[in-house]
Amino acid sequence: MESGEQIEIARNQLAAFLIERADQSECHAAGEGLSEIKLPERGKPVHKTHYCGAMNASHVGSTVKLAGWVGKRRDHGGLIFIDLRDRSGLMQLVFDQQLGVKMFRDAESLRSEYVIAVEGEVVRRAEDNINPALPTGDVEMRVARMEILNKSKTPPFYIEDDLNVDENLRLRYRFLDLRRPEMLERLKLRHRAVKLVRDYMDRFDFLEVETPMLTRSTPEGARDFLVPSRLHQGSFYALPQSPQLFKQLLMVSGIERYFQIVRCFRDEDLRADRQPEFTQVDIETSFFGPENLFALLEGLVAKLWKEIHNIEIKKPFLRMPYKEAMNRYGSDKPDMRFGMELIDLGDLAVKSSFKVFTSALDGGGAVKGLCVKGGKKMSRKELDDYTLFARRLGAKGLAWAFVEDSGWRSPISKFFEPDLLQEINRKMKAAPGDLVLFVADNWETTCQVLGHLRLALAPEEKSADPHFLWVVDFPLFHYNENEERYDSDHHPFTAPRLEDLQLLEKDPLSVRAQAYDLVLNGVEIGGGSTRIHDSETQARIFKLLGLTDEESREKFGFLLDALSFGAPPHGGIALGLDRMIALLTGDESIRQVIPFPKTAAASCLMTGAPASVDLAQLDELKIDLQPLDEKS
RNA sequence: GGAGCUGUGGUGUAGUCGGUUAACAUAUCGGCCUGUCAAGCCGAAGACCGCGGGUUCGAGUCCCGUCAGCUCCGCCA
Repeated sequence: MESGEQIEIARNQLAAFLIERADQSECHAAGEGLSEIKLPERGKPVHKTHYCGAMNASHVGSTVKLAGWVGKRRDHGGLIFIDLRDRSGLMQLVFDQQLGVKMFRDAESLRSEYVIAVEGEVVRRAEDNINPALPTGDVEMRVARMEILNKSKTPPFYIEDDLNVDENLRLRYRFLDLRRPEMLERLKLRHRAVKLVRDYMDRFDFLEVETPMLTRSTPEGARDFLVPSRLHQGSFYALPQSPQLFKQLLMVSGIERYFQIVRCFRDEDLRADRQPEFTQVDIETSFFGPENLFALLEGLVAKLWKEIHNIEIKKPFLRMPYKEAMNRYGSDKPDMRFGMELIDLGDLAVKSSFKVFTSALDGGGAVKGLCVKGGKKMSRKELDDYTLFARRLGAKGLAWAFVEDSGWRSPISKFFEPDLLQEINRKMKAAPGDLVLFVADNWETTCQVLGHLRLALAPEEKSADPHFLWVVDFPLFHYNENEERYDSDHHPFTAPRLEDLQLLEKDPLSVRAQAYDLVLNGVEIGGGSTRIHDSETQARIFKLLGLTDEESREKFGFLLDALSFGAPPHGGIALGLDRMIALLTGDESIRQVIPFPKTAAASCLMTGAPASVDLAQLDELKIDLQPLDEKS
């Protein structure tokens, strides 16, 4: 492919292109703008001596080689302009008939996304030809030589930013989608963030240790992805939902400070912020304590936001108990960028004659309200839609009232004495022109439904600053109605708060866990806990979760074993890297920051995964397929 | 498992109350063109309207089913 002539040119210019590694700082920023081409010792440039995006006035007069993809082409007949694109950016090439007839004919044949290498002089553009929109807009290359390294079919969509194309197509041709500069920027930003995490953790003596991808399935939690074993027919590995047990075992091993940037797998339905495989920044510590862990994490995310967005984050972060978060925001991951808190109306609603309210309260439930400022412009249709929305979320209904000077315009106003009505208005800080919404149900449903309504009706202008907080004091268990047993709220290795330990068997639901979530702008970006580090407490928890001694020994024997050999007090956290990156890039979906994501139906449109396999493969594993469900 | 939205030349869209040649932009192909950078001008080709069925004299349009993508609920320790 490469002509001898080109090799010659490369040799002649070699000296100028070798990079000096010696003075490179520890932090080479591949995610930053690219300047000079760096090569290993004895390296020779192939096809290019410079990056397109790095060309500027300082190169004027020198002859350089560039290589990349043909972007926009502007053919004026005797003069052709080509935007040449590589990882670093764009550079305008000028093909002039007078600089060679053959080459010019080749240039006329160039089409979008052809791969070319060019050589020529960098010249300053005439004053009125400068393109201020382009970093390289002061200069252009007068092409003296060109080689077409590869042709390209016409791409199925434009390789440009801000494109509006079916996600189907983007995912099927993800390799082209990633050619778009904005997607490249996402990959670069992710690289920088990951590197920053590694450097930061290293500075605090954390050791990055790898844990198995082929491990054993454990009960509880998400569905496992299973991997059949050939050597042990009928047995299966599971891909890790997280390295939870391994990192605890590493604490028993005496690692003391562990972290890992690690892929995790959960076979559950997808969302904009959930993929079947995703990446965690996994952290575990011994002899460290939650306070140090909070400080460590706050320092880490503050550094991320500082380095990437130059935003100073105030520390320490706000801490809020789970109960309070639910009561005030109707969510265990409250978005604190705006107020609009839920107001508890139990004390006032009880004085009304509205059965829906009073019977909810009689039944031990709650009545809460939400004030929508300026909500009077809402149409009846919209109110019906929100009522439907509330019903879908589990509420029996949605009560509403337009606040007016004379009282409420509402189907339920007749159940409230004028004084009571004013009291409610006062408590909700509702003024004429506002809309107030009420939900009456059990405590959890009431909070959750209003929490969703709060987000749906959130004001346009939210605070621009990132709002971090720790949500703490989660319950240790919740009751699983379907299975009629208690389930761990976090995971079964979470330590109860010591003062709640005596309630463990008496009143499990009131036991608080030493667990915490890190929340940013309404998104849970991490969660962790102090772990149980003695085998007796661990065994008590397993029993409460309905595991028999035999079961827990079979499934978790190695953990109980490890905890009985001098396990240090330990705890940790896992951060959702994809979510964090998506927040840094401002993307709604983590698909944008995952190079090769799955669709909502968990398939890969590019590779066609998942796919059927050869019968021979199944035979080897001694796996028979049952008749498939109808739809397949 | 459930709900909602979307699906029309390669791409992005329009298509009225069901009415017969499915429109526009852009990309593509051909021609012209020496300073463009969303280049311009002229011309050509390109769709059986996601798929299947139904209603109707007649369906891109209405109905049912289905597939795909997206969003949400359930689920996700």
